[in-house]
Amino acid sequence: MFEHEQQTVEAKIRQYCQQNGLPEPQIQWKWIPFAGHWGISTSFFQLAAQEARQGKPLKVNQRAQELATEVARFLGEMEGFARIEAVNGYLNLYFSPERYAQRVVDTVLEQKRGFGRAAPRGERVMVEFSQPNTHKAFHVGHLRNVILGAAISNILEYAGYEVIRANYIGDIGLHVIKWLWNYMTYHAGEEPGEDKTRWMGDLYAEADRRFEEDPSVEPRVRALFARWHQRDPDILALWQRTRQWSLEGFDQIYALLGVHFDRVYFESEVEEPGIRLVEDLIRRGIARDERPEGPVVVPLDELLGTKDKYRTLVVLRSDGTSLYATKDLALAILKFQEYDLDRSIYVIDVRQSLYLQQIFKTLELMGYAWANKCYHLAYEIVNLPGNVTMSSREGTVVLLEDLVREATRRALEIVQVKNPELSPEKQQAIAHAVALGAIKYSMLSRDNTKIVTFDWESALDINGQAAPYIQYAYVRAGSILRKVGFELPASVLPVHTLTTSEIELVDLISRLPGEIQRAAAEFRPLLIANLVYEMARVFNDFYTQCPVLQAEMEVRQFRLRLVAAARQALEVGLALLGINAPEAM
RNA sequence: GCCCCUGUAGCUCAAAGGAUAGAGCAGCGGACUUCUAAUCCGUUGGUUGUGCGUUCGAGUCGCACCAGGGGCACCA
Repeated sequence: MFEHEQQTVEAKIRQYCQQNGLPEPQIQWKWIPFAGHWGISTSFFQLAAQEARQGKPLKVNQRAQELATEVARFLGEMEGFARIEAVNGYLNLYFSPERYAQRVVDTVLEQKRGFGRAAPRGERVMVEFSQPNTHKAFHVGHLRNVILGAAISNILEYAGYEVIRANYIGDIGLHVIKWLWNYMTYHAGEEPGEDKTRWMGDLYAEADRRFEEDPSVEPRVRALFARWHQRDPDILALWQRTRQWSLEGFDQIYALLGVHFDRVYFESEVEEPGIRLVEDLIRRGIARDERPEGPVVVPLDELLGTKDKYRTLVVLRSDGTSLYATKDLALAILKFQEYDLDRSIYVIDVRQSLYLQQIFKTLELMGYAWANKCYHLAYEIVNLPGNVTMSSREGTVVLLEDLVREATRRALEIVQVKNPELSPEKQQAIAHAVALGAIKYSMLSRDNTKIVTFDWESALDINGQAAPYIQYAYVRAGSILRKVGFELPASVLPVHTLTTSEIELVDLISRLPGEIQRAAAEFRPLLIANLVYEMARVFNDFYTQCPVLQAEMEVRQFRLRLVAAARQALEVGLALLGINAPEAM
């Protein structure tokens, strides 16, 4: 937001260096790190060190301070900066806060929801996430993926990319056949109730239990699998009907979470192409056919001359049936055919890192130049206390529905106390926004590489650094504006001396566009989660310290606009994380 | 055995190679006649796992070690 100012100063620093026979400086700007001070800062240690390396006898720290002092003198008075100082080798340029506060506030209010959105880059990126299995449950372990994928998609979109949100649904495989066998044998004719996914999941758990406990079940399931492969019309029809129940259940979940997809792929649609592709791999000598004794493999280390790095990828079972890899290879190609992507992102947990590297490497060996555009966005899994992995087989799962219901129930209790005058529908809507916000924020406010340990207490904790805190700041801003009917005065240059919290607030708001870029480049929603929390914290500080409606006219004019800008920035930041901002709490 | 991730306050986590390592929770003590107290203010708490190195400067980069987790041929 201050690129112009930076460039102006940068040009003058370069000019100074040239005139004084100094090396070309590498200038990096940072925000002045002192609370309540707003401006940009750079240091001269690098330049001093460069001089030292050229053989000049000098102490780097001392020289850096000398340079900073001289540059500060060279810059003299500069338009837009209240103060320029040289401290400890740093050059600090303090903004004239009033002038820039007006600019930031005006920009936000002008751009509204578009604040922070960069110009289109002309690059298309696909984000594949969620990847649920039909005929199975949807638990909290799956939730992190959806929340992360959705947030990354939003952030990339705001950063200027054209984003295609893709889902890849596991609708075939042994787990489905197990389910069908169990259904045909014990539940024929039954239909799911309201909560379709739970019902499907319960039946899967039952099927799996029978499969594990009774050895006579496996051959029967295998026989059914064979019928499926032979395209037995009865089995296909049942598969399609039951699959549809799962898909409708997923739609319920995605609606609950507020996510959507632009393209939904199915394993079943890439199985045939995948098997044909393997034949091609064998013909081209990329894959080795060890059937019938062994499977079809791509010996990556052998082909690439590496050792213990890419290992061996199995691409087809010895019985000729497909594996995940069979389908993933075909899917990758289909994605690029359909969309001519500039980037293809796979949001999948970290345990599949090697596997995905194998897929990407195989695509490269096949000669696809775009193979290096595939990127595995790895994240750590959600565990239960005691490092217990969530597994529907083990029964160690927390179902999404249960989490959301309990979180909503607790939020509703508070809403009913806080806002008894609101209609039950509105109370419910607020509770829903708060509950989902809390769940989402807790997963997005830690780095992708960190394991999330799920426990009910902290998952439902809505105090402290959590979404409700941020939502509450948004609500407070709204309740001030409501008093003036959301009518804002025209742009004003503040005439009063801005308080620390006002300056900090404007400062933080102005950082949003830059943080969106960084979050997109690093695939880290955490950066947005942190910034939006900071904004809320400083807003609450401002709220308690700075009267708005009671302030004298000029102050009030500016503060009203600042409140509106803060509210808008909070809304954008929360929206990037997939979190709704309620009007009341 | 090889590879990847993690290690920061009692707990959960932050921290563009940069200035005094910050938040929340928990603990203790305060503030509602006010624009909503789901808030705010104060306070306690650190050898950033260990060692060596690179650098003007290391929680951050490199190497070695320690501890925990994960992955490595027909699961997904």
